[in-house]
Amino acid sequence: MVTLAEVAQHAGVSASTVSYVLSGKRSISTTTRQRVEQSIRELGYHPNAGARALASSRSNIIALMVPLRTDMYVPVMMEIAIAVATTARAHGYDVLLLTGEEGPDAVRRVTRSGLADAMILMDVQLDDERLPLLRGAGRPSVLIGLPADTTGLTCVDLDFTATGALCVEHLASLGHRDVAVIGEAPAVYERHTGFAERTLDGLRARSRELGVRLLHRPCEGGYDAMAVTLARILDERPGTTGFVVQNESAVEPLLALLRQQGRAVPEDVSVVAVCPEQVAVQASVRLTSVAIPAQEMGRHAVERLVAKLDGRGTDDVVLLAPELTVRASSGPAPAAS
Amino acid sequence: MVTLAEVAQHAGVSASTVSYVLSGKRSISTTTRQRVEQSIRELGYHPNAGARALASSRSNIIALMVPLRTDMYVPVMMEIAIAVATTARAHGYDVLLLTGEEGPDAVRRVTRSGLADAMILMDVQLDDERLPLLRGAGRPSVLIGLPADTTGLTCVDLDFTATGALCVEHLASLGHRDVAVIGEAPAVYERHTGFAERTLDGLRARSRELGVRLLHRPCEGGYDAMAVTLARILDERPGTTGFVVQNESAVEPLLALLRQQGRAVPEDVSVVAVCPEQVAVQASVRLTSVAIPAQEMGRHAVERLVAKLDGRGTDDVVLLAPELTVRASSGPAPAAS
DNA sequence: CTGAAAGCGCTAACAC
DNA sequence: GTGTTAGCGCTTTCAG
Repeated sequence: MVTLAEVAQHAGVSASTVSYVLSGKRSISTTTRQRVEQSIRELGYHPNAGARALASSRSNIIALMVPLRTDMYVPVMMEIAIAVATTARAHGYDVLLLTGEEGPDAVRRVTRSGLADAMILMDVQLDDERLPLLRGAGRPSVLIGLPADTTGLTCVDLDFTATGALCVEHLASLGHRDVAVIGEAPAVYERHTGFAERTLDGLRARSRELGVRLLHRPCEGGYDAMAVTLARILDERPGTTGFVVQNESAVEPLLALLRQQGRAVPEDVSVVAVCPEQVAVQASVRLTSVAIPAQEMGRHAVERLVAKLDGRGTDDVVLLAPELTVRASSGPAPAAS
Repeated sequence: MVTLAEVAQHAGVSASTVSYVLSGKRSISTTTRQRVEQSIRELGYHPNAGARALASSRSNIIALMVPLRTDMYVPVMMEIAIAVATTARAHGYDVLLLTGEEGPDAVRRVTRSGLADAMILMDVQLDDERLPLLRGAGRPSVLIGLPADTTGLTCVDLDFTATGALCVEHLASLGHRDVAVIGEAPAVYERHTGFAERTLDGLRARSRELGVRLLHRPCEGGYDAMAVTLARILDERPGTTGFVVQNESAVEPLLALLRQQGRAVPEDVSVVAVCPEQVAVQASVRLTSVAIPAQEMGRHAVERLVAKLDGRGTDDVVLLAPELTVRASSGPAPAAS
């Protein structure tokens, strides 16, 4: 194993000089720097992570806690995770992958042991048991998601309330007056993950303002569940011409069922989805949708964290503005029959 | 921050005693152990990761390198990653998440810096540029996937050759004589990721033995691509009654198109998929399938790695035996017309 | 069964 | 602009 001391010797300088060349924390003459860099390259030197962490009390590691449970849409989580890892590397940090399994203990373990300098939490519950620990951890953290009480916390999330509003606005502007919301699985609401409720809030408030009748039904994914849900909706509100879907695994079943019933999209009914771009584009009907900006969320989270670690940055909530892209699944409401 | 020294003082013993209580590397009297454990709990002590790594030259971290690219089926990767993280924790290891972005450099960086004790690589190419580095790294590693040359490497993967064979066997036993294979996107074959080719090898060899006519067509995901591919297949081999699909994003489009053309599944045509259980179960027709055992692969990989780190364990290739589950998408071939 | 003490490789004062 | 050196908190001989 190549050590800093060996590099120093090879370059004919002292250990501290090598250290400072690496950190740039004091000015080094060009010639010295080049000799040192040359030695580093020749010897294939990489600073020892443990020693560095011990001496500087900074591990240059960011912990990312992902939910163990996979009833959230997995590709989104993965996309966020990859964006986090990539952005972190760009700032000189590595990423430690923690699953929700350990629960709050993981927070304690990681912060107390100095394994990570900071953490990012995904899938935050409204009343998350990890939050008190974070506030008292003495280490920066960023939540992806929005808990009920955000005091002392930094959060990044899509503005789901605005997202809901945007969806009805779009449908209303096309003349739809009866809109049904295909929600997440009941379990998601029971967990109080927040985002589902917030979308609903946005949908409801805007519907009221615009005079749209709104019907909300949670829905497990899959064909069978969707069939039941759709039947109930059309039974209760036969005049429904607009659908808002916030459950990726219900999207394709819904489209198939509508087709099967002879309801053309978008001629007879319009569908707006809240989902990742990829899902919207690959669906059997290209979907008008509000994208879930997974990459952006991951990137944002890391950047705020790095800012905090550098002593800049503040505690606050960043809600990314939703963007609705019109595709082939939405159109003017059919003339009332 | 609570240190080992503080624990020692609190318990009225020496630092080394505390250390040995923690590691169990020498016998401690029950009373001493209990006093120490009590102090640890009272003070909320967690050993400093950096110091421990420095002193023991073991970080207790396993690096997991996931592909940056996401044209592989993402949920499978995520499932593997989570299984890796969970299993690793059960053995006292944490997981460092590396993306393919850095490429071979990441291998060098992580091993040379002692950041991780070992690595797991996903999405291995047949001729992967990271392999030479791994062989000379002096640190254990496990590949999930199978490169061309496995000497000096440990690999875990599904036995895709056997998987291919199993699929034709099933269809042949039901009387199907003309089978079409909907393959992965052309890019996957061009990258030589191995698994796609191996499935094909298995399919071909077994088809020959069983007198099944096989037609293979790569296919991008999505409805449009699938429509084109299906048309070509049926044009070329109108008598096709069996389909093997190895591209999750082609599954649903295929089913929809067959339905649309009035070909009933499984009465007119049978479909066998190579895909995660979840996809098979949630499809519009419950699919007869060979599952991709993501969890098992992740768990296996970690366990082999831990064995190596403990000085047990050898270099070898573990191919998990495929299991075909019969569901609603396959049935007897229709009588020849 | 327990203690004392020498590092592990690096950072960051403190000197010059 | 560079060198010297005292730790960082832990593991692990070496003693007893």
